[in-house]
Amino acid sequence: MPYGMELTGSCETCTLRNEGFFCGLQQTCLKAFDGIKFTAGYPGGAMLFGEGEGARGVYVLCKGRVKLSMTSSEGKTVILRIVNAGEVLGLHAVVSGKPYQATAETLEPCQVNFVRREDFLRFLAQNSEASIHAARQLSGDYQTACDQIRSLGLTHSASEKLARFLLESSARGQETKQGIRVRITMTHEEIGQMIGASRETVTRTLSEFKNRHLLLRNGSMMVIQDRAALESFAGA
Amino acid sequence: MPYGMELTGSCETCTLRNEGFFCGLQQTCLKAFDGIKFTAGYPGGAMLFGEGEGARGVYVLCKGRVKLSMTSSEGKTVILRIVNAGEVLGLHAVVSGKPYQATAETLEPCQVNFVRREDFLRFLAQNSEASIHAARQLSGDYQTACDQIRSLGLTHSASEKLARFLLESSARGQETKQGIRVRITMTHEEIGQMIGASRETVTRTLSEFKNRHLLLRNGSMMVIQDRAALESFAGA
DNA sequence: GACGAAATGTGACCGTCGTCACCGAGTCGT
DNA sequence: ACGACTCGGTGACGACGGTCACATTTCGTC
Repeated sequence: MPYGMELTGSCETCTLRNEGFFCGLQQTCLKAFDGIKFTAGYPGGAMLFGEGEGARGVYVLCKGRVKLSMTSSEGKTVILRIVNAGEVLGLHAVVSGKPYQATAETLEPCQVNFVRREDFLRFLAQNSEASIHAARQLSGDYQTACDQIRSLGLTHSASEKLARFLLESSARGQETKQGIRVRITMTHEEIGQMIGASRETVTRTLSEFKNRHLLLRNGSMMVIQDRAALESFAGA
Repeated sequence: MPYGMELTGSCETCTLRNEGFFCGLQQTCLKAFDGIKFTAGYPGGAMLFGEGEGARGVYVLCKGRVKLSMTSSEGKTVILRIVNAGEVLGLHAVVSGKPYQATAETLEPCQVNFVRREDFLRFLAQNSEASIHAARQLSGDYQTACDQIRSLGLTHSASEKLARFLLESSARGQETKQGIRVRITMTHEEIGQMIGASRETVTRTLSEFKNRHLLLRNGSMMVIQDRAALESFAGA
């Protein structure tokens, strides 16, 4: 079994299905999708597509997480977002016919449904339900992009940006009596690439937060002790 | 005649029509659109919708230009983009059901077709052609947003960002023997808000470019003399 | 458990650009 | 023509954070 997981062949009988996008399609629509998709498994660290490549098709992420990033000619990198299972990758490029804007790289073993561009466009044209789902996905991506523009463009200090990032991450955490527990699987380097700061600044600012008793850390676990204080750091 | 222009009542017979989005729909589709839209004229400086407001509906821009911006609680502003005739505003909010992400403000007298959210969603569901157009518009918006993220996140120097901005603007200009002539209708303040720099920095950097004979200016006209040098400023 | 690689922590330095302060030029309205 | 605006231009200053350099810890692999 490659990459330690079994591939699910048909979307109709798939147990991975979650809401939020193509998985939620009706039977007939799902059947049509089943007919044009190619299911594949990838190891962690694999590149699904690279920035600037011509749009081959869309990648529907069934399982795993994928990093979407852009790189400058000098080697600097911005992480657009971490894509979770249930989302579609490469939709913009396929719809607009332009090259992929970003590079997609798996963070862990992933199951992916690939659909070729022509097949996908035909599918959209024939299934208005799918078109709406596509629009919804695009809309969500745009919202995320806007949030990032806001973060990059409207903040002065690195602490502000980091506080924002932590608060957003905390949505995935769980409440405990000490505070909100979240597992942060990203390195300081990667966090820096998300918020537009250097690795050292992330390290320093995190230490500062720890010293002020805003959070606790051991390993990749983080406990947000004082959410209110963090929010005031994030800007009124 | 309000705001010095005559409103065009029907999309079917509209002479403003240009390609790139809803205008390019087929007759039947266009007719359906005609049935649910409300045409209105706005003066310059009018606010179509504000950041954070619940999504009432979409605004199709027939004529004129609109500024899309986001503002922080401290009063700092980022301009997302300048929207030209033929594009749709508020699509993301309507599709996703979330509040408007940005504020839309007319820069000059505009003609706008408004469609209420429920009507528009029904229209999309019943016209797969329209859904595709919507997806295309969303896709374009996303691309623009990504470009801005790249500009804000991957550049160190203000000159780099400004050079990028000028090169993009030059696409709208015309070739002359002295160079590329473009009319820049934005103030330095606004340019700063687009590229993430202060007004003073924009002024200073423009002067620097002028001193280095990269460009000439008188009033709002700008002549890019040395495109190659500007490109090297914009990063390899 | 041992080793190398990657990730983290921390100090010092210094450039860029934001901020403040002010002035001149152009524009608008009455 | 006059004041009141906005816009543009310029100097001085200082903070923030990027960069370099190195120590230390953690992690994965053999």
